[in-house]
Amino acid sequence: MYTIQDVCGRTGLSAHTLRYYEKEGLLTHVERTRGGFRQYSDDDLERLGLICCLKNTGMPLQEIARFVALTEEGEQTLPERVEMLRRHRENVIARMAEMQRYLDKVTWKLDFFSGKLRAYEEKQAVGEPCTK
Amino acid sequence: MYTIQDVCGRTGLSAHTLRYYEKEGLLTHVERTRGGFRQYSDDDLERLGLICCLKNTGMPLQEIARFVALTEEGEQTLPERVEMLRRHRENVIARMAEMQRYLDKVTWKLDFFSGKLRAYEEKQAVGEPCTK
DNA sequence: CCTTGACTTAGAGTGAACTTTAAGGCTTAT
DNA sequence: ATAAGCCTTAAAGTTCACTCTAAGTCAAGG
Repeated sequence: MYTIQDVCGRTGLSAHTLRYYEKEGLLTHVERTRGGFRQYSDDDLERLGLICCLKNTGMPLQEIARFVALTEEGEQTLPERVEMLRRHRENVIARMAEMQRYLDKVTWKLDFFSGKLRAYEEKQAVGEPCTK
Repeated sequence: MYTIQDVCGRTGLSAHTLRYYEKEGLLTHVERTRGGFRQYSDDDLERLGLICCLKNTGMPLQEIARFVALTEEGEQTLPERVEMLRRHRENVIARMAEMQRYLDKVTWKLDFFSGKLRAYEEKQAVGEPCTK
């Protein structure tokens, strides 16, 4: 069992964010002490791992909440859940390919500006030779 | 020369967004007709191309505006501009690598759920054989 | 025992990037 | 010449994903 601070340490999420995720239906049914403090289990950490994976690949929190809700409805939602993951995976792959294309353009621009910079530095060197 | 609508068609940005970008210092000094209508040049489209590249690889609009402002200050800002692009490029590469790791996890989870789904479907098939 | 500090909730505030609204001006086709 | 449908600005509203505040509860150390 882990305190909210333990989970913060392991995930890099703030306590505020963990409570927020719970309120939004992402990480549901976290156990409490009699005092009402959250007590996270290994299973909670496992679930949080998937949530972060989905979030960090750009799935909106609402959609993650939908996935979690389906999970709680039981096996009969497996087809929909698999379809969600499959579609999400395709989206991520497409976005990464797009990103790569944009990155290539940035690289090209960078090379272009680097060339201009070298030319500029040479000009400066000629204009001010051996001043030091 | 292009009207704002022409540019919308070419970039997929809305007229609202183009005006917003101008106000925020991203695409500056766009020509106007006497009536005050924007008239975009090929150079404007070129500049907009770089802006979209940077935006679509996750550079905040503020930072793009900073880059544009430096460009307008002239050659002496070349070192800073090259440094900005270089750092941005490194960030994008790092984010893409991270994304790939998360994607691998999603793929793994998807395979896991697909397995569960097949098992579930078989169970259903056995429970309800040849009902059609 | 009492203070310090971590925990609780509900709800307001933040920042990024738009997006829409309001109120009105120009251009083009008929 | 007049209506449709562009265009203008300033400013308010929206969505997302937090992030912070206020007001109060709980637990462990000195």
